[in-house]
Amino acid sequence: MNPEFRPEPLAELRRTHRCGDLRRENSGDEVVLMGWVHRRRDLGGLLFLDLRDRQGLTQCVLNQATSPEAFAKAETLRNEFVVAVRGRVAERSAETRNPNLPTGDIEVHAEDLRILNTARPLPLQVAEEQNVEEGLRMQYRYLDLRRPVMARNLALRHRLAKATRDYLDSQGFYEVETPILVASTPEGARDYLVPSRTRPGHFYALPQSPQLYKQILMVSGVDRYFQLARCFRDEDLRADRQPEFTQIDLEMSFVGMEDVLALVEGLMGHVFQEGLGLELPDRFRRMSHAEAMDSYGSDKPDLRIDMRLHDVSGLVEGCGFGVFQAALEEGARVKALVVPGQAGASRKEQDALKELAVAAGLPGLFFLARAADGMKSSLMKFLGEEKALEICQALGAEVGDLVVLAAGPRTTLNTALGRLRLDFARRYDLFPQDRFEFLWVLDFPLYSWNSDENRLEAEHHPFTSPLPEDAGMLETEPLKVRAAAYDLVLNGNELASGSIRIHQREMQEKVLANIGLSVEQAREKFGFLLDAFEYGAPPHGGLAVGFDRLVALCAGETSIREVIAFPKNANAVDMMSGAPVVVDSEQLDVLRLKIQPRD
RNA sequence: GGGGGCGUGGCCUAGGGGUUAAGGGCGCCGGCCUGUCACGCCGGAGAUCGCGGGUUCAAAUCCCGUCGCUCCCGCCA
Repeated sequence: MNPEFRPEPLAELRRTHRCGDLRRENSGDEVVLMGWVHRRRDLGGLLFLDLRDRQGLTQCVLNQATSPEAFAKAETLRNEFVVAVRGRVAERSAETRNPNLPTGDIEVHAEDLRILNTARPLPLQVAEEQNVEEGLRMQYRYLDLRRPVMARNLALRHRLAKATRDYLDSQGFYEVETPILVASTPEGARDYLVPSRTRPGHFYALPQSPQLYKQILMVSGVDRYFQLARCFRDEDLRADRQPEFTQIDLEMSFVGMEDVLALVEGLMGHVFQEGLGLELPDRFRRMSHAEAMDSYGSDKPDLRIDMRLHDVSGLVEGCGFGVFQAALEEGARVKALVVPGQAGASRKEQDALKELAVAAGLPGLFFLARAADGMKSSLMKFLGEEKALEICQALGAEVGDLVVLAAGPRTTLNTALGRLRLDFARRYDLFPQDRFEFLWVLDFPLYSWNSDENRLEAEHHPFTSPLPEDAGMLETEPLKVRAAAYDLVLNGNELASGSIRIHQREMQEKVLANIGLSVEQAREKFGFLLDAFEYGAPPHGGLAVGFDRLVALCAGETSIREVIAFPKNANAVDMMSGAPVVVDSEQLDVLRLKIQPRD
């Protein structure tokens, strides 16, 4: 590099356009662009400079013959220097146009070049689409975010957030901020704790969601509330899970379930229209939780593929095959999946599928291939040609398809086959691209059984109202009570989750009692909410959308880290700042905290 | 808490007990080049193969441990 080089001041120079703006219509205009040196092509007396900012690239031309001073400076440029270019827009000749660039019809003939700042050689290259190790990307996130893909993701996130605010505003919602320092509550994920200085030994928690506050806002008469709310959960991470994440949190008064579903359908419609220019159906498909589990083996079915779980217990009953017989006698089921076009799967391929089945938690897997020259199966001697054909017909398996069968107790069989369904779809590349399949899953159970702690727990959360027609069973058969809860599923991802809430103290105490909270404990933990219910709480309900997931799905990214500016790594560490960090003992003293040595 | 994968110049990677093997691409440095757009051509610098230990006559390579990154299960109302 030029050791004697000093950056020049911006001074009076102001940019007139961004690097993605200029088109043929601008030909002849004098413009000033500012940005980063994306790439440089030095041909000798002629030098091309791709100038980049967050929204695009513009080719600038420096000609030694016409602008010797600017040219001389341009020869010292290196990747990611920050420069200002003043020059004239010129239409490119037909042979030199670049059809891959929105600005490819023009170029800027630079008359003046100002180097605003230099850059050291880069630890990761901004201009190359290389698979850089993620830890390095995170450490140098400011460079990573300059990459066009990341700039695009940030822009998309902004547009989706804006569309959300615009739509909810149009529907009469107030955006209200709720506290970040809140009280720890039982149930749910592990809380992040913040020690109190003024009350040593006491702690705030960071909110897992603004649930209680938004319900209180309904009691306050806010009527319709939303927030792009940051939420915190101290649990282990995944590709689609961060310790802090963002929800579109919303709540409405004087509504029933249909009102919330309709509102969210409208919201998604607007957001997809504004963000992606995509038209969504006015109404989303619906499915009961029971059907989702029985037919798709998941409470968040991916409907981009229509492979389904079929119960063939009735068809194989009495066929004499020991594994199936034994299962059916124990009250278990035999279910099947049709894998399209895989009738010819080799023995090796079948073994690979069996391995997937074992990984999914099944003891084994049986095959029935409907080949062009007849049925192929190790079960043929039990089933017989006729029965095998009957099964295929019942499942809609065509010639060329492969039927896989497995036996097991209902819920474990469903879950395992649900996983296999997705494994198969991935293996045979059955997922269509650019398809968005929304689905409402309804009629969730209010409670599920926690066998570790030997008690009921809330399937959704303990403020969810039971369906009125099931409320009578709260004391007698709580596991049969369905909740007024709804999940919005998009391509197999739980995108949003919500419910109509309880708004009466008596009902709330009853529901809490079932999960093992006494009236005293309930009062201690949620007393303010229970009290609020006694001062005129309106019926209300709402939901929360996983905003990071929404953006990731729209961006076609599989990890939400790609749509969060500064995410944490798998160990919840911010690789750029180093957080969490050790603090001075003085800081601990003020909080009256002491770190215990391990073990 | 458990399991899997990965770690080789600044970046992406090849190699997988020895015979001149640390090779390639990008980037970096120097030179040439007036229509390139992943410009091209010529030359150059840069790595004790994450760290520690072990096996061996010999370890980037095999083994154990450890650290880091990553994915999955548990967990995430």
